[in-house]
Amino acid sequence: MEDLPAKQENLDDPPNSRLFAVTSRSLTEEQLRESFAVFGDVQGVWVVKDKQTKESKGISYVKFSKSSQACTAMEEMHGKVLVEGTKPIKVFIAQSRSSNRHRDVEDEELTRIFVMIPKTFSEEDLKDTFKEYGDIEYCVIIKNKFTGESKGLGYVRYYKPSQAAFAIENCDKSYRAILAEPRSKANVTEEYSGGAPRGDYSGGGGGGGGGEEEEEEGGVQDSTNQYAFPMAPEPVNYQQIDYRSGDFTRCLMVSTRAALTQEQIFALFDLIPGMEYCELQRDAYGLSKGHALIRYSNLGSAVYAKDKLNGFEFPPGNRLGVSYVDDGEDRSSPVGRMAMQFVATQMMSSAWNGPSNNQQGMKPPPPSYPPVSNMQRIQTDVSLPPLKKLFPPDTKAKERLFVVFSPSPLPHDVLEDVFCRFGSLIEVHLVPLRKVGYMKYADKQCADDALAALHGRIVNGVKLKVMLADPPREESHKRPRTY
DNA sequence: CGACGGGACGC
DNA sequence: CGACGGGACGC
Repeated sequence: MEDLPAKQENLDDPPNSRLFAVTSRSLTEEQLRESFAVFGDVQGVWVVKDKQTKESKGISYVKFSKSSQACTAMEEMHGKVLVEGTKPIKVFIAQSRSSNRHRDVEDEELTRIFVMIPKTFSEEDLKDTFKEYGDIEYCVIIKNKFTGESKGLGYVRYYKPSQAAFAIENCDKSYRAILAEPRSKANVTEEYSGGAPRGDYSGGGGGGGGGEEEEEEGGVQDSTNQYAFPMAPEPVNYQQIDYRSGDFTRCLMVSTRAALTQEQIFALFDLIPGMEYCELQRDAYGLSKGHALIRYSNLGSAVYAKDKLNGFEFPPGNRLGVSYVDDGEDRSSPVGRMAMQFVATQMMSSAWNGPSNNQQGMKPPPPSYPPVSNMQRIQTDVSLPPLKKLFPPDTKAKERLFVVFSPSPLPHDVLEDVFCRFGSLIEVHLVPLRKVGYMKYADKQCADDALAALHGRIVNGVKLKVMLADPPREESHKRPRTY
């Protein structure tokens, strides 16, 4: 594209982050950029021109850094008249460059996600988990037809592509959310054959199968594009900042299906101190498009506002979706990092055990205490330390314990309750249909403590053998390891 | 004794 | 109708 510096840019990365626009031939790259920049980080704009005459062919491409930005821009800009007297523009997600299809990419292909979920999840649980990213048309869990038991896989259909993109980008990585393939039975997956790098539909933006978005050589040094800088991937072995993979910013976007007024949205977000900008997005007729942009003077307010208002019902029955919007700030500075760390630490307390949207109260975040709910659930001959918080699921494990249960395995939640108490527990993994499990710890000493305290002990009538786990089997070549 | 990171929908 | 250019990392 016109302002992309010399770097590898043949693939659409992340997938579905590039727009294809049909416009008046008079529309310039500058006009396009100006119109689309409000929706996110525009990495490039390119108006296709005739080789000889150099005249525009009325076709353009706009590359965003995120699929959600591209989708939002598409939803907002499709059908708009950018210059008085010219035809309304058409905007679609661009076909991947490797694709030969000439059909438009339809919303149908962009609004349904495919996720991996605990087998215990009901469709209600699924909906509750993913409603924070947008209005859900329906949720389905894939079940065994005979036994009715969940296969641990589900589909979530949103109304808008941007909502699906937000879900993929921001939901917990453990859900492995990707765009669902359309329902057609002929599943032509020739993209996986050979060594084809990254098919456009194989991953979804950053959340799915692709692993972390680590910085790539070349992309970071580009001083003409300050937005291209992802959060510095520091090796943090505790309390990972970015537990939901979205960057924190001072800017928020709220989406609503019900028509809200500027005043209503202002009043709502003004409940959190520090709001310095609030604007409802309107169409050419001054009608609300169901989106508003809000900016706070500081990161903490924005994070808190997102935490509290995302999924908030206003008016009752209408759930608001609140997401971060890239504000182009340099978050690589030490100060910025510290601010985020601080804020993230405060958020952790509400983030651990389930959704954090408590509908009551706009008070500042309370200090974090471990959950104290189920006191008498554990019967054991061990004197257990108090509960401690889990570490984020994507924390690097420094030690794993291998646990054998006799005569039968303990439930997942009981194990979490017991094994978290020595600190730094990342996750409990029970091997299906077996009487063994793994406990991932971020800190070796914590794991050793747990081993020492629990080996040979009896919990709820189940005897535990606890030992250090053998190193994991070699990863498949499907997915590069993040660490 | 007891070993593990995976993915698809009855229209 | 409306689908893909220009330029070339360099330690």
